[in-house]
Amino acid sequence: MREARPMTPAGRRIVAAAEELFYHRGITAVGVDLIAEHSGVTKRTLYNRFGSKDHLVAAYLMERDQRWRALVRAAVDACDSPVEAVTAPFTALRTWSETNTRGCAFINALAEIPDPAHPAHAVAAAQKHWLRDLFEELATAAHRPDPATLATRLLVLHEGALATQPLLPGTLSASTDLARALVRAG
Amino acid sequence: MREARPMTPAGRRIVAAAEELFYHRGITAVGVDLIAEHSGVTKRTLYNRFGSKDHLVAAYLMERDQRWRALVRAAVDACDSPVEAVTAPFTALRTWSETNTRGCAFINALAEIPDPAHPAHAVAAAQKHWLRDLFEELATAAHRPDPATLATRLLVLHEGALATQPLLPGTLSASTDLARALVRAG
DNA sequence: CCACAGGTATACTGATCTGTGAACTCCTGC
DNA sequence: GCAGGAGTTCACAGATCAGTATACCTGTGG
Repeated sequence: MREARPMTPAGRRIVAAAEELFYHRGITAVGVDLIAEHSGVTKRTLYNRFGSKDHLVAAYLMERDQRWRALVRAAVDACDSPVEAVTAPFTALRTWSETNTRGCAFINALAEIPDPAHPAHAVAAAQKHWLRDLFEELATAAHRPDPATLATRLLVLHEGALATQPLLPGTLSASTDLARALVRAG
Repeated sequence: MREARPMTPAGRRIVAAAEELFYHRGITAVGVDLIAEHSGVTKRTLYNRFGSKDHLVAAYLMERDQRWRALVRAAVDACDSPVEAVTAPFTALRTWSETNTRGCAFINALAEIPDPAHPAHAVAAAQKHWLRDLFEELATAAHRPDPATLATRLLVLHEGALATQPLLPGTLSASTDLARALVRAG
């Protein structure tokens, strides 16, 4: 991902507007004209920065991914014990859900983008694998038996709560409780 | 939902084409012209049948819901014991996933439709509540303690597997295993 | 001094979008 | 024999879509 090149001020405003609009209204439903307007930028500038709408979508997802990972890392670091740290992503998810009530941006994006070659697919896959690997790493550090299986189970619980959140409030508590029980049981 | 009115042959072909196209390419990305063309029907007929694209989307989701419920009921009926029946939706999901590899059509639809007043929202919400209630009913019949909590936990596992399925193959097995363990532990 | 990068402003293409109007055919039930 | 529902054909409206063209302004670094 060559998107690590330094962002110009206009580029940052474009991504910020894209985050707001894509997440809340859907990717296909939001046109580049609207994003340009909301970020106070010309459409020409948008295309000079990102080249195409597809690449802007990828940049939008990467930006979200970075924010989410930082939140999870902070939650992990705030834990007192290694066992408690294993379920830290669930407490991060609670905070995250307060301001992100439209489910998982990555799953939502893939729902709109069938083409596996689209740059968004790689970003979404990387995000899920990162979380699964983090669970396994934390489970290993807490000396849980069979950390690989535990990690996959925690991921399913996590994604289940995230995906159903807009439809069924209360699933987050249920999945967090179960996750803690699983980790404690070892 | 007044959609129970008898479907004309053209109406059925339209919904069939809509299912194929909406699920695989996304709702916003598929125009009514394309659906009319794929179902060998005039756009005029489509609007005479369904009134608007929004109502066609609702009809598409209802059709899927019916097929899904029938599959689950068959899986429940095929079980030998009440305990086994509690996790029957997970075996139904395995069958379902073989031909539906793009995740949950309802969650995908809500990802594209922000407006809670859209008829699709009610259909999606009804589907999830039906499954949660079914889990609770089956858990009660199998004399599991605290069937309400168990039902919510099973639902989260189910939705987690369904949502991550396009991205992480293998989560279905993991969630099924855990679901069976939870029910057995009782 | 000037080249260059970031950005603005505006107009444009060609395609596609949802939805409507009006006139027509065909079949079935009363 | 005829009323009415189902479906067709074709034209149309008005908006929006992604992306490009051209010309211009402005600050900064060599």
